[in-house]
Order: sequence, then structure tokens, then C-alpha cells
Amino acid sequence: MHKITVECTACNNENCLIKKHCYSEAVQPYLKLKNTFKCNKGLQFILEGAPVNGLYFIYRGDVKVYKHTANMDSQIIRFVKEGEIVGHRGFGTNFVYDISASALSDTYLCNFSTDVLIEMLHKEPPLMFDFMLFYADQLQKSEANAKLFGQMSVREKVVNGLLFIYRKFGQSEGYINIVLSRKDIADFAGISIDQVIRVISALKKEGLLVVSGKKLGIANLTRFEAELGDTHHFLEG
DNA sequence: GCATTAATTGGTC
DNA sequence: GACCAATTAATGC
Repeated sequence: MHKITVECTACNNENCLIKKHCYSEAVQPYLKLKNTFKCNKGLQFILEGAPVNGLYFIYRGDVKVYKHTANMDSQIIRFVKEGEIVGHRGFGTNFVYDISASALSDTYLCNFSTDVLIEMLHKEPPLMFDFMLFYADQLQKSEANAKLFGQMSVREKVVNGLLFIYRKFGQSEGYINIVLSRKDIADFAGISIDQVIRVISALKKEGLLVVSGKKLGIANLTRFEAELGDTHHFLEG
């Protein structure tokens, strides 16, 4: 985890809440207290149950956020990409994180400690307001997603999960712009690895999905979406 | 190139 | 649909 320096003004993650407010005079002193460091692929940088150490903003790379379940396996809560926030649920009243987070690719993280961020929010009300909107939005989405997942078939869970990943990360040259292990897809969809593999190979045979090793591509979006039938339960991200 | 891990397939309950 | 075993592919060192 090597520390590096990245100026917010030089960053092009326009969706980052800090970036959005980084030209304001009031936040200047706090931007200097930001810690940016590299996190290699596979490294876990937030451990469920560990003391809260502020918030992380992703400068480059992709991250999975997950919880450990009773059995010893894990449930992926969400995927996080450039400009987005990790660890926000520990912010404020919690003393320990209630989630774990690992880098899916080589990732650069910007960290603000809880104290610094709190002070910054007080000094910059527009930033505070954006944070409030972010939290409200997150809450609404997680409620909507929880309702839907329960009543889906295994096939629908996979289709829905892949569609979500497709929408979030996009697709270029025929393949989705993120490479996930089968296990990660399984943990996200809440099903076993075996099931994921079987659905994926079925979709491949049916010509709905293009598969090349770990890379997956949606062949025909219209047909793929039609798999969800009239329910149209896609996840929000 | 070898060793470890992940992916896949087939079978059983 | 869950669980297990066996084979093959991919990856790290």
C-alpha cells in the first residue's frame, strides 16, 4: 500500500463528491489531509468489524463490498467504481465497519478520516447537502434491491446480476468492462458457484452471452433483457 | 515448469 | 437445488 499524491483538481472523476466541491475556498485545508494510496488487486482494505477509519473514494479501479454470512461464505452487497464511495455506512455513529471491501483490480483509494470529513462537511454546506442526497439514494436503492432478489429464479438472478454489472461498468469490444470471478458473480447473485456456471453456459449455448475465459459479453441486449420476462426487475445501482 | 487455485462437468441424493 | 468428486483450465511463483 504505497502512498501517493493526487490533487483533486487534477482528477477527472467528475462524479466524485469531493471533486465536485474541490474548488471551494473552504475545503482547501482539508484536501491536504487526504491520503491516497495504491491497493493491489485482491487486497482487502476494509475488514468487517474493524474500527472505522473514515471514508474511501475510489480514484482508479474497482472494488467489491461484501458481508460475511453465517456459513463462511460472503454476500456481495455492491460493486464500486471510480469516483464512488466505500465505507460510508461506518461514517458517523458506527465505531466499526459492518462490511468488508476488497480491490477487484489494482485500485487507487483516497481516504479522509472521519474527523476531517466531519469538519469539512460543516465548513462546506453544499458538500453536506450532496452527501445527504447520496445517503438517501443509497437507502432507497438497497431497499428496492432486497425486495426483488428473494422472488427470482436462479436464472433470473444471474441474468439480473449480469445486467446490473453491464449497466454499471459498460461494455466495449463485445465484453463487459470488468472481469469478475464466477465466485464473485455467485456471491453477488446470492447463489452457488455451480449454479452460476450452469446458467452462464446455458446462456452461452443459447447465444445470449459471449464467453471467453472470465470475460463475459452480452450478445444482444434486447434479447437478454427479455429473459426477465414481464417482471422487469432490474437492480438499481 | 511446477504448484496452487479456479472453472467446469457429471453424478447422487 | 445442494453437495461432492473428478477433470481441466488458469494463474502465481
